[in-house]
Amino acid sequence: MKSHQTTIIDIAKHLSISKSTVSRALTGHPSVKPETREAVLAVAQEMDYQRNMLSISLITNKTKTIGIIVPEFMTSFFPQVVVGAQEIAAQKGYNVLISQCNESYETEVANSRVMLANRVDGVLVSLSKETRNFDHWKTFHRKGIPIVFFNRVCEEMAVPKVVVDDYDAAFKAVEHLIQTGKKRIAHLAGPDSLAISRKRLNGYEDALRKYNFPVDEDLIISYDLTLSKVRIYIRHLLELENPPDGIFAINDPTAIEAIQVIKQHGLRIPEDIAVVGFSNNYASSFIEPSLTTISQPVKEIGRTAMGLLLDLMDKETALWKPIIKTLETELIVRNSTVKKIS
Amino acid sequence: MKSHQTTIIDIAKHLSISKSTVSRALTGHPSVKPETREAVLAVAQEMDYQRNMLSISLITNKTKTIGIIVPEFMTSFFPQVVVGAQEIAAQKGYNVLISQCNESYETEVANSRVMLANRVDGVLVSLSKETRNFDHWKTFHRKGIPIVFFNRVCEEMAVPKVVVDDYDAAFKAVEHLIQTGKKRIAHLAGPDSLAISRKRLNGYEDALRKYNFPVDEDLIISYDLTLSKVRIYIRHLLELENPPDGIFAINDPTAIEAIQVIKQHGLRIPEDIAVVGFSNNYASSFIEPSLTTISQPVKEIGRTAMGLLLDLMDKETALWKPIIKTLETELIVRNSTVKKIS
DNA sequence: CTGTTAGCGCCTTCAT
DNA sequence: ATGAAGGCGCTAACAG
Repeated sequence: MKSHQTTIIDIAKHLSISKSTVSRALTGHPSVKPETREAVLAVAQEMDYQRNMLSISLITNKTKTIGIIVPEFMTSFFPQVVVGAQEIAAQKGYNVLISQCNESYETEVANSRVMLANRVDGVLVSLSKETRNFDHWKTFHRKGIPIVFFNRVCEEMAVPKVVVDDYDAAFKAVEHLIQTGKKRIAHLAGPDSLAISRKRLNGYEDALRKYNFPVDEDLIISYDLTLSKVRIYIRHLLELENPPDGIFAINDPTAIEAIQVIKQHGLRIPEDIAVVGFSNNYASSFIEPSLTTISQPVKEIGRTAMGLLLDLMDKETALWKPIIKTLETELIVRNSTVKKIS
Repeated sequence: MKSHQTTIIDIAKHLSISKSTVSRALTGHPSVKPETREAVLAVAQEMDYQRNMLSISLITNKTKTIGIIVPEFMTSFFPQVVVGAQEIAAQKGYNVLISQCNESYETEVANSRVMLANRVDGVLVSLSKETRNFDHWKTFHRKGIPIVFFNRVCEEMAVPKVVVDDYDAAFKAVEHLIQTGKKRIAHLAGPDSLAISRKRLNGYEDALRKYNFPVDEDLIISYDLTLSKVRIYIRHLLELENPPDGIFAINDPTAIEAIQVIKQHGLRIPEDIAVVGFSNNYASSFIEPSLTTISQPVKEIGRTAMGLLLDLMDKETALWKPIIKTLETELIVRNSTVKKIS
């Protein structure tokens, strides 16, 4: 199969004029006789001509393409971020090369190489849960390709980042549980590799401390976000001699799983045990009971990150500032902590 | 900002040998002295060299990139299809250029031009709800760029497609409602522009006919998939003189909205009115009551579509066969039609 | 085994 | 206002 895309040469031949003139006409160069221009444009349209961005990119050393690397596409979070990012990119005439790495470090590295080989003008990155080595991203920095992290950021790189205040949000979530009268609050934490896990854990601990509650290691379970394991952990927690009466989960899918398991155990939510999630996923308002959670401005994260990235690209490498934008979160109180009279 | 990506010339200079030798070493050509190759490879690694795919694409007239155009990223359906498609593409060394058009025809056309300009080797397409003109896709066909439709296919183009048997699935769904004793079954249909809407509607009608139920136009509401409108339609249906006791919704988000509204009206599900959706979205098993729906093999749709596309690309244009792959669906019975004793 | 040359499609000087 | 020539980074064909 050979694709016969129309080229400038085809148009030039068709009109018996030089390629340069065609090129000028197509790019809107002023020094082209109006009738020539119109003739060229007409033929171009007729022949379905599309500029070959490859050759242009080769010349300009710019592809007008931004790479976006995210860890997964299972939950609605990352697709929504991408939508926001794409929106801003499109406004500025940029395309987007998306890849999700299934939470695999190997794949993340491989995908980053693909981005490099395809000469993206910049990258938007959220790390996989396995990523502990950042050399592949440092390479971008070294090559002068701007990089902006969001959500799952790399703390040891001084580049722009878009985050929410995970510490504060977790603090609010746990404080809310305390204020509803819960005394023993467990935390299903994320993997230690992710900064967001650590920050949310800190928020959890500090909220307990503020109210003079002990930080009980038995009630803190770090896990690798493999949802199927939630069942085991919840069961374990419920069978403790002194089981928790509240759970703060690292994210909504975890919380939703937890709710399922708790219900199967015949316990009442929130009376026996209350649950709070993080991120306000699509499903969270529908489950029974509806999930109290922290909402993040998902699309806005995408928009902000892309905005920062495009700003960066206008500037000299030396002027890149590692700005950190922190977006607002909000505690959404639903039935999994406070039963509405409804 | 200038990105200083290493080139073959840099390596050649560094080693004082010719570019062609470097190129050969890098591409694994056999006729290179092993020590030369190793030297090249070592320097390449050291200098973070990545082959510039742009120039290679320019020469080979292949970009090793597949475009994927989907109508939206709000529901989990399309992101999941993309995951499946990407999986197969990656296996064969292809990248993926994704764009979602927010259900806008204009954006779909614009995005298709971007794909053309970026010389994708093929495209995977699911149409926006507004698309009624297919010229932009016919252009691909004419230029010899293979195209495979999935889910929301273009019926008037003879190209490969991946679908489920929407007619049969809708039939099963409605038959199920009938078998649970429902007598007046309404259908919240999709826009007429989409073939899937029409097929599901046909399945609905034929199921009614099979059981000698009248097809009542008052109970069929076609809408444009704007979720916020569901409230109005459901309210309208419930206030009919002779309201329905069952609803078959075009998709799960619609069904979930419907359930919310019905509950707010104080009606019992499924006793007063039963609801069936379509697609088995992530949220559907969590809502209260859980949603009876048709499950589609989402990732498999993506895998199959990408598989077909890659097959196409190995063949001469003349040999392209408009294969239509129909994947299996399954009726998932949950509490919105049959209350479990639980 | 290695070096030289031409050219992919386009844009950008330079020349006319 | 137009044409001709050079080059972006790389590979392939053609010499040595």
